[in-house]
Amino acid sequence: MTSTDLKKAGLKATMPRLRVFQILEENHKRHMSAEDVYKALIDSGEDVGLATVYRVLTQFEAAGLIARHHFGDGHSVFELDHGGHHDHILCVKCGRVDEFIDETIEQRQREIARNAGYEMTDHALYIYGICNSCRNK
Amino acid sequence: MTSTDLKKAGLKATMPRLRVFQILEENHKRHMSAEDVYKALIDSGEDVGLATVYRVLTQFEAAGLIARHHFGDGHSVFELDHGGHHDHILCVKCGRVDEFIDETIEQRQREIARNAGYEMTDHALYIYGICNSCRNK
DNA sequence: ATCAAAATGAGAATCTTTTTCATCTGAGTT
DNA sequence: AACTCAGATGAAAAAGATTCTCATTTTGAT
Ligand SMILES: [Mn+2]
Ligand SMILES: [Mn+2]
Ligand SMILES: [Zn+2]
Ligand SMILES: [Zn+2]
Repeated sequence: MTSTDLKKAGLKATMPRLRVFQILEENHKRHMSAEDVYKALIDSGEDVGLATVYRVLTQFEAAGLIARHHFGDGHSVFELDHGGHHDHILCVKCGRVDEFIDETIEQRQREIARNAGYEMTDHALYIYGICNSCRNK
Repeated sequence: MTSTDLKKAGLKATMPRLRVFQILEENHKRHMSAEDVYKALIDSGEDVGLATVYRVLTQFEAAGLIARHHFGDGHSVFELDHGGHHDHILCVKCGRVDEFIDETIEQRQREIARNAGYEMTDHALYIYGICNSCRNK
């Protein structure tokens, strides 16, 4: 992420924007909440406001730089849009998150949308379960 | 829904519980938020607290009487568990909601969970798009 | 009718996210 | 390098959904 990339997205290259993007790149966690990003920023000695983190994440999402997900625990999580679309499988015990993409499902979804008269814009699929390690203890 | 049904679920047969269930049965909207249910109750002349509506809906969910969904606009919606599991397709313009069930997808999900080492407990699939009538105007 | 346990209503509290607003900064212009 | 100002920021307040607290009421069994 460079100043030029931000300008391309119509955003000024400001310190908070560069740093938020860096934090996501550093991959502390693959999926980070706004609070996670904020804390990482503070820990790194940066002086940003939480409101700015929310604003910047929303702008990055609008610009297609990151994806937002709702894992079901009441807050949004974000991840760099590396590798494009995929879905998630979550452990309800330990919070572990795995990713997958299934072309059969992707295609059926398109068909279902078409049959229902919709022009599909997006979709979200979450599988919840108990992961291997949680099951064996 | 009778007092007996509630007792079977380990819940005392109270007025708020009976009335909340009735509201859902009356099918004002197929998918109602806690606030929706609360307003319907007030309109019907009942004197209940919003906190009680939230409590009762959560208890009904735990008892398997109703299902809770997260359509993505920041609040939970509930529906009677008639007909069992199904998924949803939503219009991002007008809020219209359609329902569907696809055995191919259901089966692929089970396989994905198994391959990832998870014992699946639940899943949620939301397709977002623009409905026919919103597209033609 | 009596009584303990469970449930309720009102309002406070919590949690996440957004808004407001005075101040500051990025990046063209002189 | 100084000048300008639209756009960006931080702090705090506000908003919106949901949960918690607690004094009071109701239920269901005796
Ligand atoms: Mn992911
Ligand atoms: Mn439904
Ligand atoms: Zn686990
Ligand atoms: Zn529509």
